[in-house]
Amino acid sequence: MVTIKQVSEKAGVSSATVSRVINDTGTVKEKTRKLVVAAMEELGYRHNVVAASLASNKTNTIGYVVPELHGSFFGAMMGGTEQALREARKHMLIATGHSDETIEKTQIEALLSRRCDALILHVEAVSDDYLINLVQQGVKLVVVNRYISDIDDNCISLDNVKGGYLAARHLLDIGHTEIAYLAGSLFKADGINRLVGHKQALKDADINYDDSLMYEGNFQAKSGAEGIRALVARGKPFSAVACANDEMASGAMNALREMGKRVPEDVSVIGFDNIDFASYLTPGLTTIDYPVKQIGTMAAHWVLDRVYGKGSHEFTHVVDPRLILRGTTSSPE
Amino acid sequence: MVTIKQVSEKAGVSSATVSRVINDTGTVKEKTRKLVVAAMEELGYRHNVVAASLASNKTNTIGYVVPELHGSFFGAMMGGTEQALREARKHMLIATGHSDETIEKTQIEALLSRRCDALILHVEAVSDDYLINLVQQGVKLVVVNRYISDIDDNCISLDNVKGGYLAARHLLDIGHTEIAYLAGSLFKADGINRLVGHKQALKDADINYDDSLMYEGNFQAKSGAEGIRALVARGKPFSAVACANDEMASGAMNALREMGKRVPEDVSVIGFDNIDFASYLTPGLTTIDYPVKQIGTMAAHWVLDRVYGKGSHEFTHVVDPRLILRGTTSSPE
DNA sequence: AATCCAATTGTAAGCGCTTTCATTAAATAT
DNA sequence: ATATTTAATGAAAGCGCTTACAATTGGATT
Repeated sequence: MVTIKQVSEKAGVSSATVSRVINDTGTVKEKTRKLVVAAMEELGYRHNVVAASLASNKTNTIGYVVPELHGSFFGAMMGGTEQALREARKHMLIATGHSDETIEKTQIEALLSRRCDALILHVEAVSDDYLINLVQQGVKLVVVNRYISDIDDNCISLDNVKGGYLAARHLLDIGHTEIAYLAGSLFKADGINRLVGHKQALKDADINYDDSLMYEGNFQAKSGAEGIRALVARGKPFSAVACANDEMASGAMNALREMGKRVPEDVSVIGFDNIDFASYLTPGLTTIDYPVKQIGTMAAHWVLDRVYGKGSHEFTHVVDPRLILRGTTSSPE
Repeated sequence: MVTIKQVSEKAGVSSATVSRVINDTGTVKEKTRKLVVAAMEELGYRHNVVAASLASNKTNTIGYVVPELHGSFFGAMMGGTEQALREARKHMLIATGHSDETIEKTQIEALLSRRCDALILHVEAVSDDYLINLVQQGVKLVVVNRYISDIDDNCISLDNVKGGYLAARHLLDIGHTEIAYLAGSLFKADGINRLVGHKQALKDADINYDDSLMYEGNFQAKSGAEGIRALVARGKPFSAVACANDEMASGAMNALREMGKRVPEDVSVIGFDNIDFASYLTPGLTTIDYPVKQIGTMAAHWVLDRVYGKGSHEFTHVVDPRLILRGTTSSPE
């Protein structure tokens, strides 16, 4: 491996000067710069970022922890981050936490050991206090899809309550009054908040929230289908069903059809997240857009601003969901 | 930041010994080990992997280049890799190439500068020669979803020809003879090979391949719908359509329905890839399973074996696709 | 021509670890 | 008890870079 030293000798300058032209820091005469560049090319020099990181105490690396890599959600988020970071020549070290406290902590610790300049965390099992503590220790981190008031400046999240509200509100607006709800896992903040918004919308419309029209699933398509069957079995009529996410909505649509009910003529369905496939369903799924990519971008901007002090990027802590109208909702007959 | 030196002083040993207990190398008496561990905990020591990497000339980091982060494909692949690597305590540095030659090269170069021990590359724009050259320079890398005969040991790919064959074969088996094909981009190897397999199956069944029943799309859902419309406009009848991937199949299904044709009663549809959503469609999409995750796992195994010499993992260079029967195909009426 | 200042460049001290080699302690053999 | 191995440790030389700080250079100033 050719080193900076060899380049400096070939170019007849000191290694400090070579370092200067590599990093474009300090002042170096154009003539010497060219000399150095030529020497680097001739020798096939490749900068050793590890050594540079050790010396400068900066890695230009952002650690990223997400629950899983599969599925389209986290890819979209990381994609937003990557795009913004790439322009700033930062790189991402990615790890998965599997929604397990021990694993999440291990991964965070590993990323810190690798001296990441900052962390972007989508963690679910670790406690608020643990994260607050990290911040207090001086760890630069941004928590996505989670709100912790003590470190609110470090958080970027979606307003899930508003999303739930928007969905129910749409159903109400087009005339539904008997609205079922297929909830996600209610031990997860997202699951709870979306339902909270739903209830609020009903309340604002003076419609009584009926627990027997609610079914708790787990965000998977299958639980959406099961939910519909359970709801129907309970015997309470409903003309529309709001779902905690698109997967569940998809499962619900299938179950409804199996029972001979048409969507949206007999039952309107609305999802949440607006995953890629929502538009591929027939009819296209009406849903609430979760701007995942935007959240990923925001996280990158936070890091660029706060950690690297690179100008002021567009930035917001709470991202707004919005209604995407497609074909699975219509006024009740 | 507390260093190994401080720990060694607190524990009353040399820094070499501390390094030994951290890395579990060499021999160290149980008693001193405990002493060191205690000192580390008391001081809140955090290993500096950057310094360790520089000294040992090993980063325990694998560089990963994929075209994009969004979508469910690469996430699934990286997920397979990550799972296998995590157990071996290796980490992944992820970069995107955007199917652009310059970007791909820049990213590879950046990962090499960061001294990744190995690279896993899903690159599309860079030439075979470029990759061959890297391997000859001694760069440890595995190319996924691409086959280059000169460095075949470094490649892991799916047998796309066989996949295309399997799909057409299924359609033939259940009695179809007028089979349309919605191709992906034909400047991509995957697009070509899947079509090649398709043609071969027809040939083996003594059925003439008719170019007017083929439409070249671009792997997107929209182009699937457009393809159906174009095919129908051409006036040649067909009772089944094989698609280059599930997205296109989904688009095709929607277009067929819009034209009043039922799937599979009027037209059978088969996809390719078996993305998550294939099973959510109604009816479930019959398709060819692309074992992406498995490919990701294989890539990890290659690295673990060849680069870190960690035992012998299960390993294969060409992964086999297989037919997934669901509801979009049936015998012609 | 002497002086001063800013622009360039060089010197050298780390950054925090790993690892070879030498040394010492402990264990086993004679 | 002494010689011989073997296990456990320490000393110290890097790994390849960055970055104060010092030194030099080359005008510009007076």
